[in-house]
Amino acid sequence: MADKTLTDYERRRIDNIRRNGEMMASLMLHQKASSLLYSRRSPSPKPQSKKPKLSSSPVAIRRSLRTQGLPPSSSTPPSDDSPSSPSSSDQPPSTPPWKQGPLRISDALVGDSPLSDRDLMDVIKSGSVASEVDDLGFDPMVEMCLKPENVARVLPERILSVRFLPFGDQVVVTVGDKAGNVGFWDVGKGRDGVYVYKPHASPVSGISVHPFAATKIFTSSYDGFIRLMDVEEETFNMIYASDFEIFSISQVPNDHNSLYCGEGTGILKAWDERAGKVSGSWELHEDRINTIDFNPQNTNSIATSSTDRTACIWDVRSINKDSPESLKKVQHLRAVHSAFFSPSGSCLATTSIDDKVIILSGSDFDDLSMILHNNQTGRWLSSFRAIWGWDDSFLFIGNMRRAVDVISTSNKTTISLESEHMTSIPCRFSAHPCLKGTMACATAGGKVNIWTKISR
DNA sequence: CGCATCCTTAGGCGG
DNA sequence: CCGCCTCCAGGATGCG
Repeated sequence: MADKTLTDYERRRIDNIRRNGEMMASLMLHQKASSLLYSRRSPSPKPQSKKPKLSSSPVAIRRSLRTQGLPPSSSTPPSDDSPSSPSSSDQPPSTPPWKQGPLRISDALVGDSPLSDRDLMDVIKSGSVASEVDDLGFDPMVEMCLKPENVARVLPERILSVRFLPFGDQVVVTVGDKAGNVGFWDVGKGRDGVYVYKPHASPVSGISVHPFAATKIFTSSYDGFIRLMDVEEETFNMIYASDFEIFSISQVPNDHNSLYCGEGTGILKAWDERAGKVSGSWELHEDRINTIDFNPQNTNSIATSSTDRTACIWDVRSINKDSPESLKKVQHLRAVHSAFFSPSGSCLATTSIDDKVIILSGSDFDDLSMILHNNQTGRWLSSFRAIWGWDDSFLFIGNMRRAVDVISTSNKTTISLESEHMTSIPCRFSAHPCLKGTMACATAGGKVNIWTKISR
């Protein structure tokens, strides 16, 4: 009633200020326990005003919480958050999980998940980490289908990130949504296999699973934090805090201790987890970095895509700090939402809302080919990103007609996979790292569809 | 040029 | 079942 007298902007601004205040207060509480030094930008005078440029913002001193070696038992949350209280009123509950630094997995579990997530923990701990996929040819058009039991609403909000755990023997997918929720779906258990946690306050921009240890799952968020969900330690700890939104995350293949993220207006940061500090920082783009991808064949080579309309390939060993120069630059006409290396590492596929998918191939990525594709997702859908299948021959990308488009890289044709069970537009995709033919696509309504290989 | 403002869009949910 | 709400993406336009 009363807020009818306020404009949307005013309402949102008041809300932002209140949230920021609560955030500050709760972090101060934890400071004494964790010695986290933390400086957040003050609320902007106008909520719509752009995020501060690097130069105008105070530098925050950051400290890894995980390196403090906090035992799970010593990081007990405030005692007043008895799980029995339904807290159905709109009174703010005391210190919600996503405001806490160190955090136990069980404390981040969201109400409508199963009573215990013990089953999920056991599944993740017992899953056997993958072997390589075979190199036999595969035709998604004739070998993939969507079964009705492989569709579920996993999260309440728009999904931004989706990733399979790298198990060869069971299918578990993890997704992150706009509200900061991280969901797991143990697909074989049907809808009973859905678990939801809320470790973040803002959209979950990326999920990265350790390639040889599926019990370590990193999540990045617009809230400026990277968290590590460690199933062995049963913690969901904050390992990196930025003053800026984190838009992308990627782990260095074969390196347990190195993590890259894209934050703020075009900054690429390298995080050394063992040392608990930033080991590199480069201003690579003029706008947000939407994806970071390592070349599987040469892990010194990374590709970034940016809203500044370019995608670039860099050699991480030799980026000039003052004037970074890319090895390769793809110029689009609009924001670029992804740039991914093919499984062999010899091609790069970029996707832009200029309605083009560009493929670089050949020695030194000198050959460029282009496929026209409708990427006008608008405001309510996550932007489309063409991902590679299990070899260099095709790409998956969403289609606004509620279909999965399969782009053949050899003849540049597009064919649509459709299913009566896919009732909304698939936006974000993940190809299973070791099960050929198993592919997840996630939607703006929080649904996940798992396409699988037709069994014969 | 830097800004403010407006427009587009799909899907869940409530009445 | 229709109409309302979402609301920080990103571009276009138009202003000073």
